[in-house]
Parts: sequence; C-alpha cells; structure tokens
Amino acid sequence: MNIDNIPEAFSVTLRLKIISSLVSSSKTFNELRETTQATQGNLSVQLTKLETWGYITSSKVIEKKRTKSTYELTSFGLSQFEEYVALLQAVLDSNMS
Amino acid sequence: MNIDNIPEAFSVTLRLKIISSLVSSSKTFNELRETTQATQGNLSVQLTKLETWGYITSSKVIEKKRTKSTYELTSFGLSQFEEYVALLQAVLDSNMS
DNA sequence: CCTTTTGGTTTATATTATAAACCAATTTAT
DNA sequence: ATAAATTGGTTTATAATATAAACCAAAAGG
Repeated sequence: MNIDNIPEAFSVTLRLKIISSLVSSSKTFNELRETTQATQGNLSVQLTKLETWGYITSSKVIEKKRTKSTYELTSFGLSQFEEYVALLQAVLDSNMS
Repeated sequence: MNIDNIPEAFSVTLRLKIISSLVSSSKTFNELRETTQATQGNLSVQLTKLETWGYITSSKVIEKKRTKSTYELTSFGLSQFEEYVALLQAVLDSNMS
C-alpha cells in the first residue's frame, strides 16, 4: 500500500467507523447501528462492500427464531487498517526537518 | 476531532495526496500535477476545496510574465492531519488486549 | 387477524469526484 | 504578422457512489 493506492475502504466515514468499531470486537447489525448512528440501508450497503472486499466476514445465526447477523473484522481488514495508519504516519514522520 | 466528525479533507484520495505532498514543502500547480498524477481540472477543484476549508493557502506570482500558483499547507492543515492520524492510531492502540 | 417490531435488502435520489471542454495569455514557428 | 502550440489554469457536464426512503418477510403482541 502506498499513497497512490489507498483502498476505498477508508475513504468513507461510515466505513471507517465500522472498521474502527470492529477492531475491538465483533458486533451485530444493531450494535453497529447504535455505534455508527447510520441508517439501516446505508449500514447494510457499506457492510456488503466491506465484506465483498474481504475486510469483514458476517455470520447469520438464528436466535429466538430470528436471524441475527454478526460482523467481524478479518485479519486482512485489520492489517490493511494498520498499513493505512502506518502509511500516513510515515508521511508525517518524513517531514522531521 | 473524533471518529464521528472526520473532516472531508481526508476522504478523497486526491485530497490526501495533495496534503501528503505539501507536508514536506510547498509546491506549484504543476509540481502537484506531477506528484499526484491528477488531471488539471480535478486538481484545481480539490485545491479550491482545501483552500476554502483552510487546509492550504495559495499565492499567485508572476514569473516570466506567466502566473504561477504556489500551494502551501497551513498550520491548521498540518495539525488536522496529525490529529487524524493520531485518532486512527488510538483506535488501533485501544485494541491492545 | 391486525398492528407493531425485528432484522434487514432494494431502489431511488442527492451528492460529489472526475474528466472533458474551454479560456486567456504567451511563446514559437512560418 | 499571424497561425499554431504551450502554459496555467477554471468551468461545466457526466459518471460514480453515498445516503435515505421505501420495501419485505417473519415473528410477536394485542
């Protein structure tokens, strides 16, 4: 990763919030809704994108006869996030004059 | 700054490239065009936005009877960039389990 | 059963990033 | 002289995409 190919995952605030929220632990759809304050539709769309890109995985579980989706950051997603932050930090560090 | 109000300045790759490029030194329009590989129109639009938001300043100088614009990162722009990176780093650090 | 709630997805709209077209001034070529 | 090309951009049209509104199915409550 370099400044010329920053992944799309980090360019939308909601996606960044989702990723940030999942760093500490997996979350359900509604937990993410609370922490991100996003609408359901928007959340659904962005989760689908992050999953398509391999940043998160989801698993549907039937709980009390209702589906409950849980979202988890993949190791790829975490490492991309770490790389992204390291890249920006390096830009700042290179300025040390 | 927190995860709920990430400035728009950082959500577009070209804007992030411009800011990154200006961290080390001021640059002219065409120097930015080379380092960012952007089209003139796109570069112009994003520079105007960054200037409107106070991230950069521009100065037009007449050199060999031609205008030459130079763009410089403001101290506000730099500190916002630093805050942004620190914020993301804090998210990662908070995961230390 | 009829309404409400849960747990989402699909689709339409609004925003905005990008590229194409344009413009004025200057230089170079004829 | 003046036509063509270059410099240094801005304006505008279009393409992409983020967001919100509408929708849907299944279950629970009244």
